[in-house]
Amino acid sequence: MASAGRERSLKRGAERITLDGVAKEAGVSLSTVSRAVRDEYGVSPDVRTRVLRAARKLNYVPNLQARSLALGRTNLIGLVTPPVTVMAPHLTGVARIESLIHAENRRLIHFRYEAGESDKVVEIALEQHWDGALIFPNAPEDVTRKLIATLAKYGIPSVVLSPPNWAGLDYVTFDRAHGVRLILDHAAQRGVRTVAVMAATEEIAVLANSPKYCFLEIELQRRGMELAGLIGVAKSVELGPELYVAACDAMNTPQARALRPDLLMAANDTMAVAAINCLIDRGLRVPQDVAVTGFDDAEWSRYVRPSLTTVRLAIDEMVELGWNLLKRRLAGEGGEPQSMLVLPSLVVRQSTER
Amino acid sequence: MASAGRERSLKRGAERITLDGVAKEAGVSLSTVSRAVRDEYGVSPDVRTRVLRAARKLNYVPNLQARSLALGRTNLIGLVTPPVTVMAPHLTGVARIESLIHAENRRLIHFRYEAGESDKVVEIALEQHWDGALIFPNAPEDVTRKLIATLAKYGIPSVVLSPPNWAGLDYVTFDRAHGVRLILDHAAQRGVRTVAVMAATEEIAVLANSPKYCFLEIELQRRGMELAGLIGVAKSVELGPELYVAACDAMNTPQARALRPDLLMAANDTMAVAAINCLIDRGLRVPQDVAVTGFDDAEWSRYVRPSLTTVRLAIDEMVELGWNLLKRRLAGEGGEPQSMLVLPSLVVRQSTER
DNA sequence: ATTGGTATTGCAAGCGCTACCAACAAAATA
DNA sequence: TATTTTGTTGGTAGCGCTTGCAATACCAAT
Repeated sequence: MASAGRERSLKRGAERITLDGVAKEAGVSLSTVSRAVRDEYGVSPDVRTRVLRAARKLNYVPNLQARSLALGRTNLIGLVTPPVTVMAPHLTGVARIESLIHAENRRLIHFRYEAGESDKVVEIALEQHWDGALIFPNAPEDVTRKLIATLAKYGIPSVVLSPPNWAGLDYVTFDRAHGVRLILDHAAQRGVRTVAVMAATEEIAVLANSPKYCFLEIELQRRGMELAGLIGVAKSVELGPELYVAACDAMNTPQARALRPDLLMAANDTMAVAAINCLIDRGLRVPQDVAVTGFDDAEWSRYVRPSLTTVRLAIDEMVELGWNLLKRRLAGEGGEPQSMLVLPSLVVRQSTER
Repeated sequence: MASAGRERSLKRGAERITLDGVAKEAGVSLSTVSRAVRDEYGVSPDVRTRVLRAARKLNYVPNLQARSLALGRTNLIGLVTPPVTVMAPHLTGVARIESLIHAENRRLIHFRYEAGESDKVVEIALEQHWDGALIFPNAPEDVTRKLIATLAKYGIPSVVLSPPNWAGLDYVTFDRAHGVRLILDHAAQRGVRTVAVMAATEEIAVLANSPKYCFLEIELQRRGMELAGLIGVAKSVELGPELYVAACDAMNTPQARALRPDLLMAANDTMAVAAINCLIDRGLRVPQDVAVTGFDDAEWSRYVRPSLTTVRLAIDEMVELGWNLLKRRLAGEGGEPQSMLVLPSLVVRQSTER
């Protein structure tokens, strides 16, 4: 007896109720139950209520794997992103995707991939049979394009979120240029004349001979400002403490120390706060001597002193647009790739109060 | 012709290769392929290589839904957590779980649930047939216990992460008391005599007549310190800007303003930084007049000025222990519920430099 | 009474996979 | 050589579900 009890407790849990169980309970056929629980057309009202009552009584929960197998669709949406640190400012947006997707009775699979792991993304998407994917890219354009093409080959549509302009793909991103314009407008009002820019060295290198640079020059000129200099930070993408340190290093180079702009415009909040702290350590006053702006509106940008004037990216909105786009593809809608730009907004705080 | 092409492009993607396809290509039976790709014992070397070559050639990817259905196991592990904001300090730990789980050829399903949604957790766990769950609770003890019991009833073992002591469950948490001791030791060295405590009002209320309070009193006495007062913050759990504001409000009550402790010990970093900023606004120097400590070691705790002395929770370690525990249950190991305590460490920064 | 709908229900195939069992060949033992 | 053993392979049932098709029942119309 004791050993029987033992075996029983080792068993992997209670019987799971299946359609068949409900069918027996309700005294109808299995397929009728199937139709009833999905409330499909073609089940008489009394049978339906009988079935549903039985299902509730037995705590029936459908087996999604089996359903997927039969259906050839999984209702799974893959969310593909870089690792957490990079995503920090995007997290609320991610949460939003999740609830939107749940509201449509689909499920979200969030997969974080390191820069080199694009193949793994494909593997997981295929083995789990995602119906579609939302992708925050973590790789150069060509790699990501190949990723998306591969998914498409297997009938998995995807929407790219937050890249620069990638023509030919469904994507939605925010208008960074607009963010810069907002900063410069605000600065102009405050009497700023000279502007230094702080960004990843790679960005800076590209900047020097690209349309972006022209854009910046033009925007400055238009407001009667001039570029005081560029500060390159040796570490890119990854936000977080390492970037902070790198930004401090960048601030302490002789070239950077020689700069005394009215405004230091940093490419993200982490660099901005590093700049602020370095400037203050150097005996300068922020914002009186140098104003500083960030980009992202991180949670803590209001905790630091002076609190940070920054550009808030409308990630929630972006994500929602992306999901709508994807839904249309899931519904089988064809047509040209679409792209959308979301406008960011300026959050004015202490670091530009002058 | 054109219409045929149209139809083709509307089709939901390329044929997916199945075991059958590989079998035909390799000229063996379907079951042999099945064994070969899972490299099970009992396939001759040459056949195996032939099969694997064919599989590679055709880009075969197994269909996990089908496998799960046949196997009765899914290799899915559910990670159940509160929404993002609450989880902010835990995020690196979450990322770590993910890679650990992937390393074992299992997949992670991260489900965030609001406080009232425990039923939804069960529903998803059952319909996706999770093999096990890691749970950061987002509900009172009784509710969470019921959740876990329900899962257990269906054979889904779970491990709770980071609750207070919940006897009778598998759990791993950090030793908060030890964190407090670390702070007090450090403070004692710096000549602190009076200590104020800042925490959620509910916490405070409980504190007043609980063993915790005794603990605090004893630890203070042992170091020749005394309690200067308690500061209750009207908002609990959720980290983030709202908590920051609530903490500022708490700092500005007459009772709080009347306090002038040597050390203000806050229950988390958000409250701590609020306290620092309020104290400074009030003309006090931190740490010279009042030292402040946090709890969590948020990413930004080193960005604020003065940077924050705080307790780093060893979430990575905790998560790893929790996963190991769960693995043993997944392997069918029975036995008494186990619990483990992880020791946090002190990160000394400017806010206690006196 | 016969026919032809229409609405509801049941049957059974099959989604891709695993695992049991039988079939067979090759090698080892008697 | 006969017999067992061992190792490798193929056949097939069935995991829980959906769905086309056939079967039935019911009603109205001829």
